[in-house]
Amino acid sequence: MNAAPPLPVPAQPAPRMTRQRAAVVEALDGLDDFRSAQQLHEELRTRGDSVGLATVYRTLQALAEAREVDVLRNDEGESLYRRCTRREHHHHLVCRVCGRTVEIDGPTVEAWAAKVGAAQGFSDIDHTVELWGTCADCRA
Amino acid sequence: MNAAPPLPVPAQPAPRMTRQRAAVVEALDGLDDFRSAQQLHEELRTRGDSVGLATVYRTLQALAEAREVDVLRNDEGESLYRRCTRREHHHHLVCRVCGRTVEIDGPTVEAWAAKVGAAQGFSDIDHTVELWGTCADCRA
DNA sequence: GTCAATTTGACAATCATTCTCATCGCGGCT
DNA sequence: AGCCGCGATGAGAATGATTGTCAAATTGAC
Ligand SMILES: [Zn+2]
Ligand SMILES: [Zn+2]
Ligand SMILES: [Zn+2]
Ligand SMILES: [Zn+2]
Repeated sequence: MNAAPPLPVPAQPAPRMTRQRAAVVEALDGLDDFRSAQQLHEELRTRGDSVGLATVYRTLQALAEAREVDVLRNDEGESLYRRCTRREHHHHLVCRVCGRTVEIDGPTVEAWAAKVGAAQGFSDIDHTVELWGTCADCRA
Repeated sequence: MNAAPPLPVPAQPAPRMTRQRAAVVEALDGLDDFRSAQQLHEELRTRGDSVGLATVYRTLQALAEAREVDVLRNDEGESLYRRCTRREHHHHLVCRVCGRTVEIDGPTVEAWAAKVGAAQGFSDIDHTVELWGTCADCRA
């Protein structure tokens, strides 16, 4: 049996390493909760690693597509990004007050979602699951 | 034991009944899947019950706050509205192709969400759960 | 180094949603 | 039925996040 053909699924050409991309990734690594593109842009400017706003948006999109960062939408519809610890599929529990984020593993929901979807005759089931709450430190 | 005090939680003054509000509700009743404010506005114009776009937005917001309609965000961030059958808390399974929607009851997730949140020391746990898939009629 | 292909960034353009404010009409009262 | 106060309406302007444009700057392979 020969080796598998070269690269059946190269998908994207692998992005170039630029100062800007490195700065965005570094900033994300330094933060611990979800941030918007605008906030990241500001953060970078403060650090002195200034990057154009459009570039911040493009970089975050690329990182998201490459599954390097997670994305979620706040209640105002803005996209928030975060570099998570685990790269596998997971969910989040976010403090609606301070933004503190906990990565959640949900074998229970995973199974539930697949089961319910199948029961209705749907295929390629995908799901959106996010948890919001007030963390211990933010109690009144 | 006396009757409970008059109205401890009147909240909102109850909106006035206007031709516009009635038209929006009627249109929603006639539809079966989630629609955006813009789509509703167009639908109304087609029906001849033309209503100003701003009014459509305001009415949908009010209906949503009154829990008369359900809201969810599509992947582009637009708000979609739907008049659901059950008024109690529930979730949805939406066909990503044709929009066909099924109301889902999820005692399993409800419990899971509360449990996970508490385990992390969070309180007032709230959750976002939506399922997406391809319905039987939309298979290739 | 050289050079083609990418990437960047200042700025314009989109586009859903919200705001403004003069006008309209619902509904409680007589 | 007529009166009236105030919420509701709508045309258009304003907002604000995100995307598009395109010339100039960089990257990475040879
Ligand atoms: Zn907190
Ligand atoms: Zn999951
Ligand atoms: Zn379908
Ligand atoms: Zn639920």
